[in-house]
Amino acid sequence: MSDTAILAPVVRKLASHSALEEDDRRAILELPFHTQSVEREMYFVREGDRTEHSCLLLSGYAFRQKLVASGGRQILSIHIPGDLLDLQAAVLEIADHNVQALTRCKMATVARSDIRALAHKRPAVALAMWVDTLIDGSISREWLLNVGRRDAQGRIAHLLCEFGRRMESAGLARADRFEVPLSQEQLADATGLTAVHVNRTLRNLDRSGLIVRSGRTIRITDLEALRDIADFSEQYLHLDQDGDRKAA
Amino acid sequence: MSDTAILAPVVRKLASHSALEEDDRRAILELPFHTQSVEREMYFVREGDRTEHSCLLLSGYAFRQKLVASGGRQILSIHIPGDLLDLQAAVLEIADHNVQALTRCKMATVARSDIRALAHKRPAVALAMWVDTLIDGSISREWLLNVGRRDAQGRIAHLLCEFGRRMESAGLARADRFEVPLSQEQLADATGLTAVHVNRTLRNLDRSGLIVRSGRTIRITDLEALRDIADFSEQYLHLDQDGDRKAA
DNA sequence: CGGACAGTTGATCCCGTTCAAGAAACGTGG
DNA sequence: CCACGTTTCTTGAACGGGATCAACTGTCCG
Repeated sequence: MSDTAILAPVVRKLASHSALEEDDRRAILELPFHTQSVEREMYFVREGDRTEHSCLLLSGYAFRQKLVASGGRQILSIHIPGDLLDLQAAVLEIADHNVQALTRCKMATVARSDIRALAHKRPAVALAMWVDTLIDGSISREWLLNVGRRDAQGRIAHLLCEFGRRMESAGLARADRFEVPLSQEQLADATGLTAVHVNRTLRNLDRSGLIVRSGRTIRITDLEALRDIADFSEQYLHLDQDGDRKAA
Repeated sequence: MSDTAILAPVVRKLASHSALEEDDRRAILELPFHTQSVEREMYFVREGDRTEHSCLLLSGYAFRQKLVASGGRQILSIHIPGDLLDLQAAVLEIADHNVQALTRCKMATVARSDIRALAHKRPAVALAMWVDTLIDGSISREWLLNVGRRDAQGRIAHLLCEFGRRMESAGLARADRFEVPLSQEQLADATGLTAVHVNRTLRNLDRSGLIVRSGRTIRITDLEALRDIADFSEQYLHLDQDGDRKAA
């Protein structure tokens, strides 16, 4: 029982945006898996690796990342507990980016072949995983817009708004108060800025009264105003897909 | 016969990276569709639209795009004939970006419900479409790296390398000689630069002997060298997935 | 107590932007 | 086939947002 409940977050996540019947849910919970602890900074996956398993983040935070020959690093996404990390490993042969632990993490890993078999046997689950991938892509595109076309203040503000909203949606925090599990250097790598400039930008947001910081905990004083300067509209997160509500 | 051949490019595209049996191929070809011509600059899809159909680009070029409140535009991807444009419309409820014709286009549209039914009935096709989505995501992430962490020269060079390689892979041009269907302003919007700076950067690439331009036709004189300064590695395009070769 | 790392701040520099204007290319209609 | 308006390309000059370099401060932890 305790064993079969470990993959419950996968069901929760997929069911949050896709309709799943009882049989589908059971099939997911019955997937063979291993749990694993990973230390801060450790790699889950390296670019170029032959993929063998996908993983689910049970606790802690992680991120995806790519490096440029000249040494630069671009953080591509941030993952919170419950996220299906690297679902693509089930389908693509070679990893095209690095996946790394942001903090100490617990995760469950499922073999590539088991996921493929499940997708083959249960079309609704396959569809749900496809939806998850599409939402992931939507977030990547919003990040591309963020880095390509917003100024430093907008980029940082947008990242904060998104992180808060996702934490809220996962039931892990309020949208206007949370701890950001990233150093300023990591924030810089996520926004295409430098650590120094991130520091100044955060200071400016603080001084203009939009946020209050203590350590890495952020309180957003005026969420409306911050979303405004961030040009944040949550549509791209697709939080309101035809999941549980409609399935009921 | 002539009618059923119109969707052949879909089969070609999906089979290029995924194994499809004869029945799968036939099921795709038998999808109900409409063909449509679209003028330059016209919108296929607008952000916020309720999705109704996906489309396949039969001829011409298109791009996906998002706008920022302050007026900026970020081009998210460029599509060439044979690309499955907006496959996500089959699955997500609301469009999260705009899709626009770059040149006059011909396309085939397939109803959302028909694609879902096909995915449900033929798991291998569902998997193939999922793979297509994943590759799309991989390209987005590379673009994010491009815009976030490369300088102007690297960005333009990378875009040229990618476009050439994709054209070659689709059998539409050589990797070192092709016409770019984008104005300099559009190149700017794809790379997070300004049109003026794109102009100067192209001039520099030309003057340093890496490329030769005539109109919008680019000849890459030293592909090796250009890929070097672009930090281009084609792995992220996943051109060598387990497609036709392995299926045979 | 000391060593490492994250955060902070100042001074200076530079890549890419902005503004402006002229030159080419392109379609369109007479 | 040419005249003409429009869009795209091109180039110069000046500016500025963010980068870079460097030093200092806090803070966590062994």
